[in-house]
Amino acid sequence: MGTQEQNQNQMFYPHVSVDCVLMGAVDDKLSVLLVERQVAGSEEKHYKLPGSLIYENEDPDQAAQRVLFEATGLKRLALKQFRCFGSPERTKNKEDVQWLENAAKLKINRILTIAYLALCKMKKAELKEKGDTLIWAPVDELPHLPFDHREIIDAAVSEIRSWIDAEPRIVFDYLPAKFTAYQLRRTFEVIYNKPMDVRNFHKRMNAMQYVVLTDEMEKGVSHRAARYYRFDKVKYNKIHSKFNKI
Amino acid sequence: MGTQEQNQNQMFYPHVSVDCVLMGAVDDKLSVLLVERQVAGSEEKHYKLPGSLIYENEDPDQAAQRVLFEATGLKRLALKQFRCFGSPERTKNKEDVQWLENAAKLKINRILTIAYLALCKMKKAELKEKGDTLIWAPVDELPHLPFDHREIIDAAVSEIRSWIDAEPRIVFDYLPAKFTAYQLRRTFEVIYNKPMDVRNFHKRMNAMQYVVLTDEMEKGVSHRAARYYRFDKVKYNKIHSKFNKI
DNA sequence: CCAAAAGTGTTGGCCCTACACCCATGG
DNA sequence: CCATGGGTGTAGGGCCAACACTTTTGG
Repeated sequence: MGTQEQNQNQMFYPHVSVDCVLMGAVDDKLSVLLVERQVAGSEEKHYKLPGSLIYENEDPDQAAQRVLFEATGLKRLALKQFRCFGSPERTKNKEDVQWLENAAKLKINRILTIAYLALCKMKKAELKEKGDTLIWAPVDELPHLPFDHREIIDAAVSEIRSWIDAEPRIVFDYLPAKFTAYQLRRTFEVIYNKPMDVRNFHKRMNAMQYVVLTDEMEKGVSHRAARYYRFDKVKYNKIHSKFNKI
Repeated sequence: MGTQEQNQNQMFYPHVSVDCVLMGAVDDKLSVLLVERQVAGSEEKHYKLPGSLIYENEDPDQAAQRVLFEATGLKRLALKQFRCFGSPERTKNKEDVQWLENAAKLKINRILTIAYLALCKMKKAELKEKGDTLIWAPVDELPHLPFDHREIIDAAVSEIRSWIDAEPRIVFDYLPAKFTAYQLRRTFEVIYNKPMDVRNFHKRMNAMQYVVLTDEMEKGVSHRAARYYRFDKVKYNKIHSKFNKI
C-alpha cells in the first residue's frame, strides 16, 4: 500500500454509503425513484436517492438490496454496482452535511458512496401505499437534489444502456411475466429515448430466442388483440452463459 | 439514508484504499504491474497490486494517480475507475490482514478498495531502475496474490476491452508518439488475445481518421521500412466529443 | 363502417471477414 | 539473391434501417 507509513496521521476512516438509482417508466418517461427527506426549517419537500450507510460486515451489494427493500418492499432485484463516487467535494455543501448529520445522528466529515442501478416495474400506484414519501421523477425533470445525486443519476442513465447491450435480460425485470410486443418496444424506446421501427423491432425480437410466444392474447381491447410473449430464462442462460463467450 | 438511526451502533468506518491494475505488453503477453511486499518469516517474494489507503481530503482518482506515480514515476495516466470491491470477505485471510497491519501500522478490520485500470508503455528495462521491487506478470501466469487481487485483475482484463471500444484513444497511451501499423496491430492483438488480419487491420486503421501518417520511416531495418503514424488528439476529440453522440 | 393498434417482407447500404501477391531493404 | 516483414484490393455475407399495407376487434 505504498508510502502510508509516512502519512499515518493523514489516514482516516471515511463513511461509506450505497445509493440506488431505481429506474422505471412513468407516464412514458424514464424516471427514477426518489425518497423524501426532512429539511429543518423548510416547508417544501426535498428528495434524494434512496441510500444508506453500510453496516459492519455488510457487503455493499447486500446494503443496496436492503435499501431498496426498505424503500419499496422489493427483494432480489438485479442490481448493478456502476461507480464509486468519492470526491471530498461531495460534502462541500454545508446544508447537505448538516441534514445528513441530523438524520444519521453522527458527525460526518466525508462520505464515499457506491452507486447501484436497477430497472423495476413498480407502478406509481403501488408506491402510494408507502405513504407518499416516495416519488418517481422523470430523469429530465429532476428536483433539486443533495450532494452529487444528480451527477449519479446522469451516470446511471448512460450506464443502463450499455448494461442492457451486454445483459438484455434486465429489461424483463421491468416487464410483467407476460407482455406484448408493444410493451417491450416501448420499454426500449423509453430507455434509449428514441422511437423504434415497429417491423424492425419485431425482427429484433424474433432474433431473441429467449422471447417466446405464449398461447394467450389480450382481451377486451378495442382493436386487434396482441399476443403475449414471455421471457424464457433457461434459453437465455444457455445463450448468454460465459462459457459461450470465450 | 434509510434507517440508520436504529442501527447507529452498527455504523462503522471502514478503511478505503485504491488499487491500480496497470497493463502493458511484455514479451508479447498482456501483463500487469505488481509490487513486491515483505512477508515476515518468508524467504520467497510476494507480490500485490500497487495500492494505497486514501488520505483525508484526497479524491480517490488522485490517490490512484499518486500510487502509480510513486511506483513508476509516471504522471497523468489515463486511469479509469472500474469497480469498488467491498465484500467483508476480502479480509478473511488472516495472513493478508496481518501483513497489511504490519505494513500500515494500523489495526485493520475491514477495507474497501476502489479499483482502477490503465494501459502503459513502460518497459521492463525502465522498471529495473526502481530497484527490482516491481515486476510485470502475464495475466495468465499470475503469482499468488493477497486479498482478492486476482479477481480484481480478471475484472480489469475484461473491462479494458469494453473501455477501448468506447474510448479508442487509450491504446495510444500504450504506444510511443510515432508508431508503425505493426505496433498498433500487435497492441490490439495482445489486448484482445487474438490474431488480426493484416489487410483488414490497415483498413480499420484508415477508418480511424485520428491516426495520421507522418513523413518519417523506420531506419536500419533489414526489410522494407515501415511508415510511422501518429495519434492526432485534436481530430480525435472532434470525432469523439460527447456533443456528437447525442 | 370506422377508429385503433397488430402484424408482416423486401431492398439497399455498410461493415466485417476471408483471402494472396508484389515491394523494399539489409545482409 | 534471398530472407524478412511492409503494404495493398476485392468479393460475399450478415446486420441494420427505411419503408406501406392488410388484419382484427370494439364501439
